[in-house]
Amino acid sequence: MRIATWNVNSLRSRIARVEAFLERHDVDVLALQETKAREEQVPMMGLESMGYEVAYAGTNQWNGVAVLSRVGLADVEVGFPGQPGWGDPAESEARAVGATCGGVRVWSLYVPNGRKVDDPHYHYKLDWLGRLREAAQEWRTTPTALVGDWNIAPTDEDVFDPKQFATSTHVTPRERAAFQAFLDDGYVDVVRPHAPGPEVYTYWDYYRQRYERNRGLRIDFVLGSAPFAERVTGAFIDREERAGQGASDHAPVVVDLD
DNA sequence: ATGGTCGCCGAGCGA
Repeated sequence: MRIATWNVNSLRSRIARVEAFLERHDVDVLALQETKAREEQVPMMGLESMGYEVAYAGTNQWNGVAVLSRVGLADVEVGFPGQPGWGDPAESEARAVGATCGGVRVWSLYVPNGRKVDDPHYHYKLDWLGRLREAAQEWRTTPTALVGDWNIAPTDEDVFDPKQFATSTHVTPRERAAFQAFLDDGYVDVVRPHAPGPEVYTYWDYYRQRYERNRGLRIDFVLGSAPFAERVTGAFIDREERAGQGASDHAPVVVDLD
């Protein structure tokens, strides 16, 4: 089974690229972030006719998450207990949708950006991650993948120019500690062994030709529980998907299970 | 330190 995650930065504007990506890599399950669409807009995009069921949460604003699956999709859950937006598919703060696909629990996550250090949104980000961690501790004994845009670069190796980010979000000790807490709980970054750094990124800003100069960040991750991680046979970042006109600012990340 | 580019909609705002 092949699972992927991708911050598409608008599903409607990217739908042709999404379809091409699903076919190119024969993807079974795709977690999407920043879909920027309302749930009622999803059926118009033709994903069902390609054989994918869709679990969706979000609005047409700046977030929105989805799980596409062609290997079955069950037990859909919007958000997690204790989180704003829990249970409401049209809630812009949902930021998480979980579904069981082919026996694996896949959570598509769009971790809050944080905006600026010490901004209320920064503290909300840390709180949100703390609540996710509590929920995720309950899922550790089952095949579970926490996938998506974490908006955290866990190490300096994951930042094209750490000096430039010295006063920015995504790299602060508190954010990195929040990420590390999932690893401490037994979740594993299953992609890094197959795509080691340095200078291996998943996101490049649109301006200043950041992609062409490979000045990016690694902020999109697949964290697997032990029962998930032990089934991983390979992984890669589809860096080429970021190239050319009409690309998202994030590249997809792909993981293979036995 | 600022500005650069996208996508939401049809002005700014968020990333």
